[in-house]
Amino acid sequence: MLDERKLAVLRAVVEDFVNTNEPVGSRALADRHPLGVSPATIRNDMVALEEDGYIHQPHTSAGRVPTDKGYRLFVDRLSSVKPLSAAERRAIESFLGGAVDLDEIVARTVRLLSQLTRQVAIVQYPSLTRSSVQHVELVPLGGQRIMMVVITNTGRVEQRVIDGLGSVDEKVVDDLRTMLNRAISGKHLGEVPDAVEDLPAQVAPEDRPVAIAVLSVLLESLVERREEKIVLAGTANLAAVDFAASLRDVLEALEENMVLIRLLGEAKDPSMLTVRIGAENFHEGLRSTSIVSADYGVGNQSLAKIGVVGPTRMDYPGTMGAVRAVARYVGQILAGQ
Amino acid sequence: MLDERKLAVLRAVVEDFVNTNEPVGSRALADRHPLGVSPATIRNDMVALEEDGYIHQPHTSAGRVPTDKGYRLFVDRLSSVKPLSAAERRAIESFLGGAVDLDEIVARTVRLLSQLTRQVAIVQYPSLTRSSVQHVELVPLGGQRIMMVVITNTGRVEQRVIDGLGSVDEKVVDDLRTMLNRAISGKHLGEVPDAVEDLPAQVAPEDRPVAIAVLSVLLESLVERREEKIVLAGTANLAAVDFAASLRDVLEALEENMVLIRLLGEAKDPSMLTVRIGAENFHEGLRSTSIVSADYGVGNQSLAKIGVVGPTRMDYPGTMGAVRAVARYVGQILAGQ
DNA sequence: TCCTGGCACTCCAAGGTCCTCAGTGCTAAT
DNA sequence: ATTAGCACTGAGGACCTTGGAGTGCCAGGA
Repeated sequence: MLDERKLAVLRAVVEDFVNTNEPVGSRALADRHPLGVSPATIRNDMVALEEDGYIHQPHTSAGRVPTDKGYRLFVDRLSSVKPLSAAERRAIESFLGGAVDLDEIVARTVRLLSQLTRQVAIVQYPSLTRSSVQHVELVPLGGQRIMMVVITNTGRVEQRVIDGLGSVDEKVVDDLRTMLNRAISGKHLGEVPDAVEDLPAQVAPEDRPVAIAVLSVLLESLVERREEKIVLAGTANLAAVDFAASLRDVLEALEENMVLIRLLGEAKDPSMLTVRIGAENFHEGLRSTSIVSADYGVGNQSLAKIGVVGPTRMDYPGTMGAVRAVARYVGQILAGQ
Repeated sequence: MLDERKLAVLRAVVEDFVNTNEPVGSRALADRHPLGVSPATIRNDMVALEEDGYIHQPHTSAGRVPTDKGYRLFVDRLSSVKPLSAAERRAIESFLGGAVDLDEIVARTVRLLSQLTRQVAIVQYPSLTRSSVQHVELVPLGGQRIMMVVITNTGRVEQRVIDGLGSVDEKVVDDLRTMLNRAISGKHLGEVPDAVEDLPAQVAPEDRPVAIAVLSVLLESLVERREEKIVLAGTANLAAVDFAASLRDVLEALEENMVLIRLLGEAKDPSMLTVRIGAENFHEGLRSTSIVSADYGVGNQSLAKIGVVGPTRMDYPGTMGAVRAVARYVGQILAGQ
């Protein structure tokens, strides 16, 4: 069905269209690519490619444009990830190296990725799963509230306010803090639920409601919200593109964190690059965009994802190279911390 | 120079132009506003207004459009802040009420403000100045690094990694932590520098470099970075507007946190609404936008600012009402925490 | 002195027509 | 199977026309 030359034609169509953003015709193709055949032959191949749905003609007398299916084939079989230049790698290293804390690592990573790809970059905060509890702090906020701060050994800080208690004695909070830290500091997050199970029993009965409230918020904060935080950069790059869907829809989709989280989460193959093209994205507003994402983490353990959102008409090899490289460097930096 | 009627004409021009986004002519004005004079008279007034630079004619046979100077006069003398409806106030209250921690208060505030105004909202994290230190935590990160976490009584958490030490004994860190907390917990941030001044002297000479490194990072984190954090929402609303400057420039400006911070910081009159119109903004990309900002805080003390960015052609009374109301509510919520 | 109706004038924007040209599909020849 | 040649198609740019909104100005009236 698709012989070698037809694939070469498809590849050429994709590459030229990505470069020029204009439908590409048979003559231009024959000129710019060493296909070794005449435009007429290319036309025949194009007809075949169009019948199979890989390319599409906006109107009769126009050139061809790749379809989502065409990009998909291109990504899967016709291209390879393009490694970064040495200069780019050095730039990454020095740019990420200067970060002082987790917030700054994430902030720099997302800006870096958006600049490398000239597109919108997304970085998810490292998940908590692998970390262990370094310290739990309970702070009476006056009145009837307590603030809880959990610090993990990966440098992540979770804070929550516990409310709806009766008035709480400061002494009780102190005891609870001591008890909690004895029970869970050093423990992996996964072990926390077991480790705190019998704590309420050790508390004086009248203080038990407080203890239970604190514990439930603790568990909730560790389990439920671990992947909520996401950072964006480079939305200005969208302005240069003209989308089939309106720019507004794309921006709206990007503002919904839950959408982004699901998007990144959908990566099929852990620890590999994932590319979702156009209509493969479930979200309406992102039907005319592609997303390239990757896991990052320390060692073999994936902590979270990073990704790039751009028009389906994007430089896939280059973008994939940048995403992969940045993911690796962030992993290294996190490991070094 | 500018009699009562001319001002009324200017007000009408601004209001109509904001509504329709089209240059407004003398007839339309006479029809829609009870000015009690004929279009010809209005025309004469318009000529005067144009000579004084308050309105401007895109081309000979078009209506008039307010200039930045015209908007300025409108805001200063011709309009009053429009209070929110009861329904809107209830919505604010219930929306902000559900927040569990500082991050969420800020996140909800910014989303709320962008929805109320249908524009881009900016919220700055509460400044640290007024808070006091609740607790300082030092966490050995293995190797030669220490993580420091400062928790304030307003629920803000600052974390920094201290690096470039020799290898550090865990015992030393423990001692330092105890000492630090004894010295500064409960102290206002402003008092911290004094309170830690003589700490190094109390440490064994061989540990002094570590102590000094920790203290310098502590002071730096409290002083220098206090106003860096900013959150945005509603950028999708920009897509609906057509700017004189390109949308890209606006988005780029909005991504530079330092620009936004300076922008909010420029508010003249503390604890009041500030409006900066068009070219009054120093930043190139924001020459065709206006910014409405306000302080928020607890009691009389301002903690930080919130604001809205939109086209100069914006509904000033409504936007100002929303910004003011949200600022007040956030203050209340923070006071309640 | 200020306001108003009338009028000639200006110029944008929308619609229509024409033309160019890139690119096609098809056919016949190699 | 490939290629040259050719007639055909349709988008988009250049050009023109026209309608209409809006103006500035003037002369007459309160």
